[in-house]
Amino acid sequence: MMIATWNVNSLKVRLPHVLAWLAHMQPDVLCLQETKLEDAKFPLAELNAAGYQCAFSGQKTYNGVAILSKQPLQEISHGIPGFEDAQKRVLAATVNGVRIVNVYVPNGQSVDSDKYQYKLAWFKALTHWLEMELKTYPKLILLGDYNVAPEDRDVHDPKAWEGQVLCSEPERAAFQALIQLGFQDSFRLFEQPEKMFSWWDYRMQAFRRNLGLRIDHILVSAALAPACKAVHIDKEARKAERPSDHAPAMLELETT
DNA sequence: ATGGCTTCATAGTGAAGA
Repeated sequence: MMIATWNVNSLKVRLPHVLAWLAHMQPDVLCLQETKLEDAKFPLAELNAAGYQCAFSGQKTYNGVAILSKQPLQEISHGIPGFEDAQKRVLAATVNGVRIVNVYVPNGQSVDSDKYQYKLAWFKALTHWLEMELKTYPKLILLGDYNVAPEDRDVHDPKAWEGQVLCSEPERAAFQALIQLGFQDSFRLFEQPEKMFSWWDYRMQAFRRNLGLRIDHILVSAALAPACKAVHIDKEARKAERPSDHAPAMLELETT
């Protein structure tokens, strides 16, 4: 079973990329972030025709998440219970007995911004919720755009990024608080190439120069960790015409 | 260099992303 995540930075612009990627990779599940589409404008017919069922929670201009699955999506839930938020950033569903939680973590903008405080509060609410969710769903995958580079090796220039948003200690602590619930960063369960990132700025020819960060992650619960067979970031997708600034990350899971 | 690109909502530019 292959489960993937991809911040597409507008599903309207990126629908051809997504359809091509689905046809090529044939993932069982693909979680999308930053669809930037109201639900009425979600390209359901095209994705159904490609063989995928869809759950989606979107809004105009910003945010928006979706889960695409070859197998039926069950127990679909929106948002973080008890955390009032107009921003559509969380969508969960059960597929083949595995709980999938798709997240688009707030960016934070800068460490002195109100949005940074919102980001930390959001992380806290997410962590509290997942602590309970894990009891209900021991087999849980938490994946998406975390907007956090967990360690210096996830940053092309740790000195330049030290203390900056996406790399600051409170953000890294928030990421570790999730890990402390019993999750593993599946990417690090396997040997990986040096300087492998999942996002590169559109500016400064950052992708060509590999000036990136690894901020898109697939966390797996303890019960699922032994079933992980491989994790890969598909840099090829970043080379397309009019690409998203993020590359997809994918997990191969052994299912019985 | 507080920029650089890209998208969206707009019909000028400005916000936001990361």
